[in-house]
Amino acid sequence: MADFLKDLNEPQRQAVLNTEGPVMVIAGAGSGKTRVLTYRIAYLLSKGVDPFQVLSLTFTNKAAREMKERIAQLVGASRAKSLWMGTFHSIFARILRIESDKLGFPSNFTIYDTDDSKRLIKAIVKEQQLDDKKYAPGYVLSRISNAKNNLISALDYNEDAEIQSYDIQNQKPKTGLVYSLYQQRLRKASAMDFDDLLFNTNVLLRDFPDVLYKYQLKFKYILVDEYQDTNFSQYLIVKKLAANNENICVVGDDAQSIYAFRGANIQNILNFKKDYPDNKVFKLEQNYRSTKNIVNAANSVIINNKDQIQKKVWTDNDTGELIKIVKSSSENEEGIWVANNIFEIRMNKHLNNRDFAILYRTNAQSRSLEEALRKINIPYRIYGGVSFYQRKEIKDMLAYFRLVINHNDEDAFLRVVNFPARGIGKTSLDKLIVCANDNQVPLIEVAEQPGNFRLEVGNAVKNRLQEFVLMIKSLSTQLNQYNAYEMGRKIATSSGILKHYHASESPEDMNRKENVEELLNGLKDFSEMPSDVEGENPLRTLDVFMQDIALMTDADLDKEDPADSDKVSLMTIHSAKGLEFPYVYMVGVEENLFPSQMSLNSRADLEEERRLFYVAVTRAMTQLTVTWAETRFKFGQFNICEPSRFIDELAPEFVINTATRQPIKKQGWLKESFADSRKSFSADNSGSADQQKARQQPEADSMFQLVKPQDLEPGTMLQHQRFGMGKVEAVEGNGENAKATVLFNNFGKKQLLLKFARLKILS
DNA sequence: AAAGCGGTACTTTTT
DNA sequence: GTACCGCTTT
Repeated sequence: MADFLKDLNEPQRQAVLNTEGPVMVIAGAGSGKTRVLTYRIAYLLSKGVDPFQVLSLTFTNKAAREMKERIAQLVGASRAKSLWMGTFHSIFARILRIESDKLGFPSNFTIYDTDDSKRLIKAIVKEQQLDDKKYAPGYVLSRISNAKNNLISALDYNEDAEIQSYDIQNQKPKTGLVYSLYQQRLRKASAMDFDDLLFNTNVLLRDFPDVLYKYQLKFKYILVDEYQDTNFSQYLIVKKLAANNENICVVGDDAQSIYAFRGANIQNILNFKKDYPDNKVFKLEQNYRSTKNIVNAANSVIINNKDQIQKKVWTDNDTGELIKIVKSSSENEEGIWVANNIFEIRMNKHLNNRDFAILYRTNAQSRSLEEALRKINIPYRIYGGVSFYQRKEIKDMLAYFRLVINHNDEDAFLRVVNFPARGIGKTSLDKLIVCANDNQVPLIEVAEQPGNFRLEVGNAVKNRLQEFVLMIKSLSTQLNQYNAYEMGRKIATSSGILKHYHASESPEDMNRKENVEELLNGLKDFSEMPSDVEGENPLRTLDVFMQDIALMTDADLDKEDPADSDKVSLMTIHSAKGLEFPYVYMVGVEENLFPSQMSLNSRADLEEERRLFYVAVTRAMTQLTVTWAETRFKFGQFNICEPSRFIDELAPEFVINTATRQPIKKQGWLKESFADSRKSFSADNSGSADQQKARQQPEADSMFQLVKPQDLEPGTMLQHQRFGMGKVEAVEGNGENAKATVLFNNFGKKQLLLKFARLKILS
């Protein structure tokens, strides 16, 4: 133990050893913050503190996992495992599941991600017949989210005169109504959104003193990382839990607060001294990460912010190279320059791809960079962006999982009741929704017993609804008998999703099928992993898997094969927080992009952008390159750009300006290869099976014709223009509405309206 | 009922 | 440039 204390400088050592009472650590960028946190926890454990008495809150799951690993190296895996370490959201989701009955939720409540929340809001706005432009889901959700993060309930929201007049001024007077309805629907669906996890934890700790007391006793030591990014709701949870013994240690850097847009409050750092008069404050100011030039350049920018805690970040490292500022004529050229520069430096200095990172303000900027990297065969990996878990096919699978686990999950129900298509159309669903609302019962109940609720849809639709519910319920009964993987496979099969994608040959669907398989693989890994919670059922079931899936991001899925992990990293600056790379390229550093156009209205917003810039600069260890382009496609439209004001704020003595050469020869080469790739693309396409089929169609056309319902009976073999061979399963309706259910060999079950479908009867 | 087409609106950042 | 919506076609 004493050994590793040698690795620490004086303030670091103080921050580790002062385990009793309130401690705040102000940790400048690259000052060894993670080291302090891990050593502090290891030190606590070595003093005999039980790991399950330590609560350690981090900002991302990945950070938690990495820290756990490092602690495991110091104190052994088994003890590290029992630590309560994770994000606010995942830790308190876990506690809410334990205490859910007190709040009237089932313990398997569903967690809605942003996507789910927006869908729900959209549905409510539509039902209320509000203008969906005024009440854009994103806007309404951010209002609701803001309220929740400040512990303003729907009731409070509607009664607060100030809020009401704000919404009226903005011509959105019904925002409060949508908030109320949204909460009702979440409750009805046994679901919580991200903010509810924190809001409801506050309710739990406020209304159930015995519960509060229990956790106050349990968590003898509390640590909070990235304290500058906590919002009021999180702040209050921590304050309450720590109130009994005040062994609380918060670590943060006000200069790196970049999440005010989602409610983070720097004041939490500034107020710490008031909340805990006995506090000790340690400042970590020595940067071990970056060169002098990088540290000083970062400092020269951040001094332009008014709101900050005084500190002087310095380093003993080499002076290093100057910050390079590079001007390009367009975003494409910027991409090409960056790719080429990475290639050159990597070759000259014998480095790995993983030593390089490209950081940008918005996810949309990644494309030109990807293209350029691909062109010269530099492997890269994009972090963030459209997450695996947000892809349609994955969300569909997860919706099935959710519905099987929680029958009340209406969003999941609506999402999959007719996917894959089973002949339950929009009209029928609209009736179902109205009917369920009138009777105040969950959708699934009406679907199960349409007769009892006098649902006015055709008998065929009723049967299909019942069949669907039967499938879901029979899957539910098996939940505890099989592991997550077996269950996932069963669901993928029974639902028809596997078949649906299997039948299709379109490249998108092939890709989707692969993603579904990928998800099943993930389930397999999960099922085979031993449980990390003591005393839990050794069978790793699907509902356990689902418990924090909504809280996962791609970064958490990061189980890439280390053998081919030598890749350049591409990510937003936000997701680069906490990381470091020898060579960093900050691209698209232009006015209106960085700082973002949306931030220009207020000083506070602009200061946040500046902190973001500071974060980007301080990711670099050896060299930082800042690039901007004179023109950029925004919206698919040409835009003339100017360099960002932040470039001017970099003190000139740390900076060198260059421009990209006009690579005329390269442009010619580029165009050529672009044409080439197009040619090969279309050549590929014309050879595809689809196209060949299409070409054959005109001649075959005359053989297909409209048929009368009486020409068909169950068992009739027929051929359809697009779907090929199939067998009639049922014929129903007559005249205009006559339709047939046909099971096609390659396309699965389809409903054909005989008024339209051109068929050839074979038998 | 379902697929495919064309017009429209959207882009800040994330647990 | 794309994701989504509504309209049209089968």
